[in-house]
Parts: sequence; structure tokens; C-alpha cells
Amino acid sequence: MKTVNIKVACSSCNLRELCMPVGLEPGELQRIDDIVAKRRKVRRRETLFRNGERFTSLYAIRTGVFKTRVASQDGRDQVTGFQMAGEIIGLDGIVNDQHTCDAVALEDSEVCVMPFDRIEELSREVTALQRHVHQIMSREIVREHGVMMLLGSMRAEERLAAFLLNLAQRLHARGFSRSELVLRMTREEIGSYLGLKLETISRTLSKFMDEGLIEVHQRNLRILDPEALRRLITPAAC
Amino acid sequence: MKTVNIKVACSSCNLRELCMPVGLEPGELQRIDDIVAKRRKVRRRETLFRNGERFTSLYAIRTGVFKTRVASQDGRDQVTGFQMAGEIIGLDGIVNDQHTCDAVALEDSEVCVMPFDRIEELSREVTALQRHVHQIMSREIVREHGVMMLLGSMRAEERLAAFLLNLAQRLHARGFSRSELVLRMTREEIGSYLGLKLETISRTLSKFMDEGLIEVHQRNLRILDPEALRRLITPAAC
DNA sequence: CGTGGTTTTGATCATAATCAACGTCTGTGG
DNA sequence: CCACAGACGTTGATTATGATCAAAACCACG
Repeated sequence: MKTVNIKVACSSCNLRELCMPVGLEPGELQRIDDIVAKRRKVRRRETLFRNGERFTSLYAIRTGVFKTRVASQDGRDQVTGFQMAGEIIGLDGIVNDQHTCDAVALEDSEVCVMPFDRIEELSREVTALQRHVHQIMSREIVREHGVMMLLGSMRAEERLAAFLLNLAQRLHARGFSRSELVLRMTREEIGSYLGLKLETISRTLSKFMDEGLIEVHQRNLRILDPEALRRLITPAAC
Repeated sequence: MKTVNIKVACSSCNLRELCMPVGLEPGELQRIDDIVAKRRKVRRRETLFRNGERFTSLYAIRTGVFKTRVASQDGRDQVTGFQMAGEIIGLDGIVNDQHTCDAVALEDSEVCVMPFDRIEELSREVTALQRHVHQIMSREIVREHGVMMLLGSMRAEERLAAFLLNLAQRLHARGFSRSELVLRMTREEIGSYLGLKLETISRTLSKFMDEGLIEVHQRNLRILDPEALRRLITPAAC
């Protein structure tokens, strides 16, 4: 486990508009700096935490991309999300003081480690932080509602279109291109997330390409016709 | 909107082992009584809150059963959960100060209304309450991971078996029979929750009956062979 | 420059959706 | 209390969607 003890302030972090400090006053911001105990590097394919491990901290992603996955007894597993810079992971561990999923880095990554007892302590004093913690958890619940909608009532093309648009939108919010992106995950991981097999992902991407909606070469993807993708998701929007 | 202002104490509520007061000391319990502003009755088919409504409160279910559902633009909707006595609903509203799903009573029901600003205020002082609020939200996140697993990687029979066992287990925790239960929801609602059509639910129930796993007459259901249902979910558990 | 993981594409199959008809229960008003 | 309408549930026949099986191409990496 690689950790770095150099203290780096949230107040000077370029993610402060996306991450934990959102909406805090300058004075409050300084206090948040204290809860980031340290940083930790996680290399590609390594786990940040695993199902069954003791829960101690939430993690703010500084760089890189993670997937979270849950496993059933018989080995099947389900990707429950892909997380990128500024997003908080580890919330699943709070309820039983142990993690219930694995967090795996999809590329070499770095996270800020925030011991949860420190968060609880500070959020008793800093109202804005308390509110923010509640919002982060609520946002995750709402996101999962969206995934349930996806998995429960959309067809393969709709799921993939929604996935690509969501990815592009989140990357754009982080200063990347609105249309060009690199898939950090395999077709199989996308499939697991969307409840489809990797062959279906591959075929559907090819279909989107034939129709001129996107351009894909390997993991590099360009969205050519975002409006057409959006129409796929909401067909009855006449 | 029917509301009742008679104050009823959590401390004397028969749900105190399941609901908001879990794990609180007697002294803390009294303070929680203060956050239950009032009760509200919701009749069958009526909504407790709707997508788009201003978020003000969390609700603890006292009696009855609810479903929550999200809707896509084009009218399709997805049931995201069924909630019963002692469970807390409304968490989706925290992030944007407005609800993002509908909560519909499946039978005449009653909830305790807990204004969220009061909860936040009190949980700054009562550590056990703060912890509990975090656990409730984390538990919901973990539950939704389970639903994603269900929807993403299980077949119709597995989904329905898991659903029935989960329902029976939760009812049993509330003092009802471990094996006998009344489905408060239609086949269509079960189907929406499980990402299946109502005909598939009906057929699969019939199949379970033919195989002697359950007995169904209308909404009345008896689990005859819980072990066999469990084996359906984890086939490779040899 | 090979080796293994990843991706594409084709052929076939299985599962659940769809379409359709009928049966059954519930609740409401006469 | 009964009759009726409408919602709910069951079952059958057929179809569509995506899974599975298989083979080959491609790429990244050591």
C-alpha cells in the first residue's frame, strides 16, 4: 500500500469546484484541509479497497478512474459504477463498518484519504460540510436510481447511448472535450455495468459507427451526433 | 393532505427497534421525539411526494407499504423499491432540494414526518443520530447495489426468487410469518422492479408453484421450500 | 516479435417480450 | 345484495432481442 504523507491543501486543489470543498466558505475550507490525512496512489488493476475490508475512510479521487463492483456467491460480478476525478467512493462501507464492494483502479490513480470519523467530527461543527456529506450520499442514491432505470427498462442501444452521453458530460465538466474521449474500461466492463455481454457492446458500437453517430478506434471514441444519441434514449420526445 | 398533530413518541413506538431510534440511549431517544413533527396518513394509490416537489422532510413508515418509482421523459417508469414499516423514504430529495421520484402508497398507510433541517440540527449534537443518518443512507446505497446485481446479471427465475426471499425476510423481521405473505403490489409492479414484464412474473410464479416451491392464490403467497429458492439464486454453491 | 488479453464479426440459440384471448376478482352503484 | 365494469391475472402462440459459441484479427506489452 503506497501512501504519501505530504499534506496538500484542498484549498489549492484544482478539483475544489467538483470535490469535497464545493460550497464551503474560505474559512471552512481551511478546516477541511485537516481531514485529508494523506494521499494514496493506486496502480492500474490494484484495489483501493475490497469487499469485507474494514471501513475507515472515504476517498476523493484526485487523478485516474475507478470501477466499483459487487460479487455474488457464485462468482458472477456486477460493475456498479465508474468513478473519476472529484468523485467520492467508499460510501458503501458506512452501514456495517466494512466495505461491500471492490474499488479497482482502471489506470494509475491517486486518491485523498479522508478518515470518516474525522469527517463526522468536523461536520458536527461545520454545517456546510454536514450538508455536503448528505448531498454526496443522496446524489449517489439518485445516480443508482438512474442505473436501475437503465437496467430495468431500456434496450441495449438505449443503455449504451445513455452511458456514452453520461461519460462525455462528466468528462466535459472536468475540462475535457465534449465529444472526444478515451474509454478507460474494457467492453466487458461496460457490458457488466449495463447488464449486457461484451459482444453486444462491441456490436452496438459498430452499429453506432455505421450510422455515423460515433467514431471508435479501440478505446478512442468520438461522439459525432450527440443529438441522435439523445433521441435514442427518449424516442417519444416528439 | 391529511396530517395529525397528536404527538406520538418514538420512545413508545413499537417500531423503535427497526426505525429511526435504533441504537440510541434513552436520553437521546427523548430528543428524537422532537423531530417527529407530525404524522401523515396516505391512502392507497395516493402519493406521499412526487418528482419535482420541494424536499423538506424524511418520512418514517409507521404502517403500510409504499413503492418508489422514477419516470423517464417518454413515460416509461421504473419501480426503484418497495418500503415497509420502519423504513425511511425521501433520501433522494436531499441532493437538489427536490424529490426525484414518486412515493405511492400501496395500501392505506401512515408515516412520521421528520423535517430534514431538524434532523440535521439535532444530529450535530447527538452523535448517535448523526451516525444513524449516515447508516440509513449507506444502507440504501448498498441495497441498490443488490438491485443492480439482480437487474444486471440474473435471469428471471433468479430475480423473482431473490425478491420473494427478501420480502419474506423483511416481513419476518417485523414479526410476520417467515413463509406466508401478502403481496401488496401487482404483478406489473413486481415486474417493473425486477426489469421483467407482468406476464413473465405470472408465468414464473406458476412455474414455482408447479415445482412445489411456493403456493400462490392471488396476492396470497406461501413459501414452501425456501432452500430450493435460495439454491436458484446461487446455483454454483456446491 | 511472440504471447495473451481484447475486440470484432458471424451463426445459432435461449430467454423473455409481445400479442392475444380468456378468466377472475374487486369495488361500486343500483 | 346483486350486477356490472374495470382492473388484474393467467395462459398460449409467436417473435425479437441479446446470449452463447466460435473463429479470427488486432493490439499492447514484456
